[in-house]
Amino acid sequence: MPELPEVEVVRAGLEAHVVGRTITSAEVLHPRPLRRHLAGPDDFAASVTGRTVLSARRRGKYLWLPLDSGDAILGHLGMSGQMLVQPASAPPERHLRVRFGLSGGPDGAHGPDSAGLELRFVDQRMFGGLALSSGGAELPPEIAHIARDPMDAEFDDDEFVMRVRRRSSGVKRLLLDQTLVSGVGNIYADEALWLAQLHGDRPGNKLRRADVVALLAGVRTVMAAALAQGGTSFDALYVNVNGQSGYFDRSLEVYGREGEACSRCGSPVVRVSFMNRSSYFCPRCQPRPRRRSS
DNA sequence: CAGTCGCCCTGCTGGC
DNA sequence: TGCCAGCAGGGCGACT
Repeated sequence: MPELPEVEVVRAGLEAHVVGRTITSAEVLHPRPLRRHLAGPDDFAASVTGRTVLSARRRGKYLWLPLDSGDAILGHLGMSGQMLVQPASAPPERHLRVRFGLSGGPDGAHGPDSAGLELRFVDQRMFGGLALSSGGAELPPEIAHIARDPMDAEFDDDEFVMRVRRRSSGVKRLLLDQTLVSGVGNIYADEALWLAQLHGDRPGNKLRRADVVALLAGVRTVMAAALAQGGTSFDALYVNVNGQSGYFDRSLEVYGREGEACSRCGSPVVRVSFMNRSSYFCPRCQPRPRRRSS
């Protein structure tokens, strides 16, 4: 369930606790999360061992750790992935998939556990995964097609508006298209559409420019609120995002609220099936398009 | 090329 | 009580 704000919390945690350390060992406990590393788990482990982590970066929902070899560890949390920094002595998590031994670090010799820390990739459902991106320190070629996110200073608003207005797909589908804008998932898409008072089935090429601008503002509002809350949920050694940021439940206007009153007009929130998932919206504030594009 | 659909995974929940 | 269908869903391969 992690969307951009949750992934950003993980990135910040990695920056604080992993950057500057050297990987002394790597152990892959389940092959599935390494499926994108075609050379296999053993090659992955051998390639990262002995390398130092230079930084922690993110594009959309992808994370990568540039290494001093010029390569990078590329990761995606999928639905249920977590990155944990734990003492090596901590008992293995139930869904522990990959563990990295760490040494050194920003604390130098002062960190009490700096020689006994591990970075752990834990993922119950294994939609996520890790891979070594060859030469991918600056931007892994595997994710070159992923757009910037709307909180990125270099995100191009005008280009986004133009591209959306050239597409005939429903605007919710476009919001979830990571090549147009990254970091938006099913939950925040519904929330942003509610804020902009747009139905997700409205074709992009039938929207006014002002509609798309309002939608982009809605995305930023939702993400900023989630970032503000998620940013407080980690501080110590423990980097953990489990789909819970504190933002969930408390602040969602429509997602997961079928039958509850819309806070703006009082109409009951409606749930419909969408791409084998769910969409939630207010039928009065977000009226369906009059004619479906066909 | 744009658009759409189905699959990958595990665990929890609800209905019978 | 036990079993199974349904649901959660990001991203990508395959198809039209």
